Amino acid sequence: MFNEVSSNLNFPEAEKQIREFWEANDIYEKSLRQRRDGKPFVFFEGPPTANGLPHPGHCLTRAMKDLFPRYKTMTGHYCLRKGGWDTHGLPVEVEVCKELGIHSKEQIEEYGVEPFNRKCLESVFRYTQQWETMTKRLGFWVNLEEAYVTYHKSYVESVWWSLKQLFDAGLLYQGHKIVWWWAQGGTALSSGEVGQGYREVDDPSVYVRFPVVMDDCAKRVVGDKDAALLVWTTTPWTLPSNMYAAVHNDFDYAIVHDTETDERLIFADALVPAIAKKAKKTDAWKVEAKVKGRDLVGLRYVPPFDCFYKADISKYVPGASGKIADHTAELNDGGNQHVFWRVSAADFVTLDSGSGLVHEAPAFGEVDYDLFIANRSRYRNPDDAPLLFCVAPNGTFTDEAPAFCRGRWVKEADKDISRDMKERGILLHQEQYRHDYPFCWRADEDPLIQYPRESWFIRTTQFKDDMLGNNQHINWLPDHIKSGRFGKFLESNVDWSLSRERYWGTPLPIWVCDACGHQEAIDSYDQLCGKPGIAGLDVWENAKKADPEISDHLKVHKPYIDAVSYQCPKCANDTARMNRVSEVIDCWYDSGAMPFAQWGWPHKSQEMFREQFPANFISEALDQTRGWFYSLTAISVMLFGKNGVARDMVPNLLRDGQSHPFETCIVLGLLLGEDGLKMSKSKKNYKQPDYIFDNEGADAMRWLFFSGQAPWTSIRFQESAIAEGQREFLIRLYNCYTFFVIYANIDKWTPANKLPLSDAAGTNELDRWILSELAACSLAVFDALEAYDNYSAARKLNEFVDALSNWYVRRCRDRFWRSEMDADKNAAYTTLHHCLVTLTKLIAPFTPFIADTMYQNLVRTHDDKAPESVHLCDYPVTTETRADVAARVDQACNREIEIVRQVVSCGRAARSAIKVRVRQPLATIELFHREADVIAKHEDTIKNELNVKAVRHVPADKIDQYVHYDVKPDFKLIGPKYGPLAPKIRNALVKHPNPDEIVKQLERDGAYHMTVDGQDVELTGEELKVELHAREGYAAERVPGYGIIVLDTHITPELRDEGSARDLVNQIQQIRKKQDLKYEQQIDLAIVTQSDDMKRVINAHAAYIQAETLAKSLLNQALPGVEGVGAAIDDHAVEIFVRGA
RNA sequence: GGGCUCGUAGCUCAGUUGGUUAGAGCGCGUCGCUGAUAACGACGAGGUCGUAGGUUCGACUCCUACCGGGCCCA
Repeated sequence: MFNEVSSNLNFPEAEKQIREFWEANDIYEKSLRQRRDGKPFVFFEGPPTANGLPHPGHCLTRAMKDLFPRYKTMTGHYCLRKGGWDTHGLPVEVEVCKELGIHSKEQIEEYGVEPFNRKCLESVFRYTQQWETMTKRLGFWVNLEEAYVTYHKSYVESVWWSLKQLFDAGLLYQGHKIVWWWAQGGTALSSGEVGQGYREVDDPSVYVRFPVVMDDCAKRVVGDKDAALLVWTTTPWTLPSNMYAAVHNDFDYAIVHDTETDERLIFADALVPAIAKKAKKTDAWKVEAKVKGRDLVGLRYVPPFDCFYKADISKYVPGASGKIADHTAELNDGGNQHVFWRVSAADFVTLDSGSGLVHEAPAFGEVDYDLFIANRSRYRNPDDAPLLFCVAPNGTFTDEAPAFCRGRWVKEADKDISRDMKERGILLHQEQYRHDYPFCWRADEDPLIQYPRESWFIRTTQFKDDMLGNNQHINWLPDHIKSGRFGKFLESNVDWSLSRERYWGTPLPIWVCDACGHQEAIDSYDQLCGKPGIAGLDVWENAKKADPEISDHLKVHKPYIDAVSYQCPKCANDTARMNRVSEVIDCWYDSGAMPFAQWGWPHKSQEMFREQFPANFISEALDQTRGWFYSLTAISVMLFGKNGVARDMVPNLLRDGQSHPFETCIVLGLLLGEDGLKMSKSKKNYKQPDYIFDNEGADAMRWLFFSGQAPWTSIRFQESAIAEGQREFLIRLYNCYTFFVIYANIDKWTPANKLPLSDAAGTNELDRWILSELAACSLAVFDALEAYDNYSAARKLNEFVDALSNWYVRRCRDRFWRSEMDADKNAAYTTLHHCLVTLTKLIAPFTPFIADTMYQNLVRTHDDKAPESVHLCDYPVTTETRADVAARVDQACNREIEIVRQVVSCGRAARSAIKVRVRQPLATIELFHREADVIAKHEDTIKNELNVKAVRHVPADKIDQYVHYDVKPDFKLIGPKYGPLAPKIRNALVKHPNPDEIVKQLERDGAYHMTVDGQDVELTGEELKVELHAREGYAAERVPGYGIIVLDTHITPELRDEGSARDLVNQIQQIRKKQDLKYEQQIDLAIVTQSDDMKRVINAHAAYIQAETLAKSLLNQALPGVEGVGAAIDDHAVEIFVRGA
């Protein structure tokens, strides 16, 4: 006996039982153990951050990360799934700051780095519980007990090792970087963080006069009379730090004469009308002359503030003297030139807004800084051109700034700066300018500023070509990522800005001599401890003594590691100490180092790294393109690529043309909320994972992810869609399964009764067909999954379950319903059981819970030698068995049933057209079909499905009576052949008065001749598409491309009575169902009616009625004690009495 | 502002190297089937394939521009 199954499954409850079963019996561990000698299938887990709650998006990635490892395990691979956690970085610090109610770096230092980092450590795993629960409930099998953790000492030391390789190869360097700077917090923000904080604001936009220094050069360009550049900016606070004014070489610039004031202004010609309007000078301004932007380059001007202009150069250029205004430097190709306040050319100047002349304060803009670097490189000694700026890291003006600004927050000084310039008469115009400007995502009142910082860089640009080459071999899904988003990103590669001036992160392992500046990188704590004159280890030891609970992993973190110093090998005396630089590193570097750092390699685990590198498969969402996908690629290429600095440590590990560190990457679309917009907590536009787990269940959620659409399209996370997919697939499948269990139990059929499958498939057409379809489906699913195409695979499964439910089970009903147990019935059970068991294996990677629920009952109840769980089974198709399965596909059979299903479908349509219900038998259908032999073979099925007594074949020569033809050309064939003539051929064919003639000629000669546009055209049967159409007046339906069905609509009294009998049976069955009688329960039946017609029907069909309804007796008077049920059969009133016998 | 991507029925999505009648599911309406079914079947309504040009005998498909959504980068 199979365990009885409820007709409506409580999915969440069933999933809970399976989960407990897996855990109690170590099924996951067993699935790994039994494949230990299999070919490795390597999967890398992209580490999530555990200091936030998991949301549905994480369910999507985790579902996808589960599907393929499960599948690969079932196909014989050994797929280790080491979990991982990303634990470092600014988000963690921010979380802790929030908790402490502090904001800035100063406050963190006040609080103390030691307690702060210990709080970060605690915070990292705040939501671990929720993550583990979600992971388990979703059915994501992953080893969380041995997950890698980026703050662990061994992990940090692997990262250190890799950085030392890069440092020793000269690939780590220090430079200036203009960063988006959160002045209040004292930190730079990553571009991602900056992107989150853009919003539309109104900023002042000012047009300022920069008087031209009228030297000889200027006079040549603008004439003898005084002139001023009209320069534009939206950041007045950067004006005191002005160094250049930028023009575009190719733009036209106008010298405008103000006829009222006699002033002369220079700015873009195209903007004269617009600016004249703003300045109310439309009538006064006359364009006196025009010059090209390139002609203006080199002109000197007086900056709007004299704070630097009048300052002494010696402070900025050691050894130089005099005012900065007069400071000159020697050019590369000889000659001296003034260094500051010159017109310079830049491509980024536009005419969209402003004046075509842009104020340049290189300290406060990335492109402006590039311009500065370009200018600087013109001098023999670039240090002669220092960067001028008068803003401190905390965002306030320094003492170098104009007096009224000093000490004030820069943005706050905007108004006073404008006022000052207005008073001095150099401000032409000011207005509000609406644009997008970034604010700190954490403190959204704080605007960010761009600011120059010292930073450590990795020279990734040196590996750009290697990264692009490696990218060519990655199997990206969807493939446009390769040359699109990821490829484009690699092409525009800039050196990786590695360092972060923060606290909670992997410390940058570089020590610098405080005397001579000598630098060294360290690759492990032990190596550090072995350095001569080591000191400062006691800081950690004392902390540990004071609190033995403190995690040992912290000793490689700030502040303990900062305390460790040693003797400089160059200076070799006690006073010259090597101290660590203060920075930590970008946590993206941590995650990108996971292929080796997760094993602590190369300090340990040689074998594990070699076995588990590179990955066959990874998958994350699209936003990781420039995140994890890049950091993995960059680090792997720099270390292990063909020019990798640690290449010799992995000899023979990578094949030619093999991508690393991953081969296939499914890039998931973003998960959107119910309304198609980004999921947002405040909008409440999505359901929590737990809610779905509690209501629809994990399988339903997974099935939506896998079967709803290609994984890279943005998926809407709608509860209704989850429920719909569940109905359409899971419940339909479950219904087939309950049907089987119900009848197998009634018949006491068990797998022990199974026939050999070849016997089952030999006798019955339906069995042969469904087994062939099953093989075809298995094959298609296998091929799709091999190509990482879960979507096609899921659709195939859906199609098969539909065929199983709506054709096989339905057509086989009477086989199961028969009372005797014969070979045919056994074949039916054998076949259906085989289909269901195979399905549980096919769907196991997709919906692991219901698969095991069904498997346990279908298999394990009768066979304790069978694998303990469906997840320990072999997949129905593997590379080794693929050919065998393919041999089981009977294409001809599949096609035949397809034809029959089509004919039946059309027959129903014909019935529908004449509005005769299917329960009413009809005498005949007339049928013409090109595949008459197929129809003849399946005549009984067709008769049965359409409830007709006979099928009459219409001979081909009589078919004209029912149909006419439409003839059209096959454009795919005649298009290329006839070109412009093709549409004319079509018109001629369509307008032909008697298309039947075309068909006759075609049948006679095998081709049809016609003249189009004076050209002879011969069309073959292939080039013509002939379609049949039913003639008017027939209850007929066309079987597309194949034939025609005509129904005989005449209903004789005998047929009518038979129809009534069927209606009666239907009514009685409804009553049985309402009374909740067992399927095999026999009944006493009585039908009371005054109608002579009905009496006749009951008499004539009593045996049929009794047999169908399991009625032991059939009386014509009320059963005592039983409530009658009234019904109308063909307008005749009857009262039906049913009682269990 | 730049890169990538998407825009097809009321909704969610397919649409194969360009081939003339653009599909599915849900929802809606009508009819039907059912002692496994929370199902199912048939039919119907519903589309200027984002807009405008271009290439072509022929464009949902290729090209260009624009509009709109999304992501990433500024």
